[in-house]
Amino acid sequence: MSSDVQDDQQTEPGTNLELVERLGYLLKHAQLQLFELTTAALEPFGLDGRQLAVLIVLGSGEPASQQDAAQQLGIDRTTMVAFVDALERKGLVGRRPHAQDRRKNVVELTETGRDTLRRARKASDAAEQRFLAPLSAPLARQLRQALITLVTAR
Amino acid sequence: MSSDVQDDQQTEPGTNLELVERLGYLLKHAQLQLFELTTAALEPFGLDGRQLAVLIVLGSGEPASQQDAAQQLGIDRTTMVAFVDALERKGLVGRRPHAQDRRKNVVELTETGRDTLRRARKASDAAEQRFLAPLSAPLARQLRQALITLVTAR
DNA sequence: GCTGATCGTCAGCTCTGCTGACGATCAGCA
DNA sequence: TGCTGATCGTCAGCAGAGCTGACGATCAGC
Repeated sequence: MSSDVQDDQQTEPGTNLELVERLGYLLKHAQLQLFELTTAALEPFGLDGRQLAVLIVLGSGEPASQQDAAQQLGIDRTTMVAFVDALERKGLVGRRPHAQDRRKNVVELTETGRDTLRRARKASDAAEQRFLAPLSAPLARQLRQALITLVTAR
Repeated sequence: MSSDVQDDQQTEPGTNLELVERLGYLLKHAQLQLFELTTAALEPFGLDGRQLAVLIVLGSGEPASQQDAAQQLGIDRTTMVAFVDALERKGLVGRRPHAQDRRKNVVELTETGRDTLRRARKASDAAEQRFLAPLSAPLARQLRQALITLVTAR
């Protein structure tokens, strides 16, 4: 995505009063803005936000199979294949067969992967901070908490 | 966090503590959940959330050209063509050439369009309420306000 | 040692939206 | 008036994300 958003045409947030209060519009455009900030912040690491999310899952807790990780991310196992392929190509993760169940691949972070994860997460956190900058610290905290409540409620 | 594994399909938003606190994940899954509720609520009208958004823009203020409306929605004029096509096919909007500038199409709601808009918006509002149900009314209001601040800040 | 289920993989599809090009039209300028 | 460049709507084609369905390899139960 080219971030050359200067002044002109599409992707202009437009200021329709009615539209701008709809949750769907708000969530979509909030996500879009955060996505741009995050993408820029992660660019030096050759990652995007989704790849970072995969790294986070793989780097937390014990080693997981591809399907385990996919489930945690809410994506499909066929999608996970491409993610692991990409991260493996970058030398950030490695596949090895599961000792007890050889149908499974255990995916683990490499040394480089662990280091990249640490630094990329830092950069991504900073991007979140910039995104939340228009809000006071307490309001930002409330926003995150409200979203957690909604997402984990179902 | 006590939801254990009782799923039967993929796309289960697993409960990775670290991941679940990231804004990107939260916004994505919040949007996803609202999208499902909204889609179900609008299904009786043969609309989806994006088409409703187009109707809202077209129904507010004076008649707009396709490009005007697209700009307000933050989408591209080539994308708008398909939206107007679909809505026109359903008899909800009509195109007519602009009187002063015949390069433009003025897109207006039909009588049916206005009626459908009113009822669909009501259904969509109800879906938003259901989505926000896990939050207290003041918290829900704060959430919406915080998102408005973020989205309109830039 | 069979049978059926599970995991990773791949091909192919859908959905959404964009880019690039085109004709029609407008505005400016001589 | 005629020419030139920009703008609007349209269409074809492309790209990214993710899914479905099928396949071989492997496992678990009988």
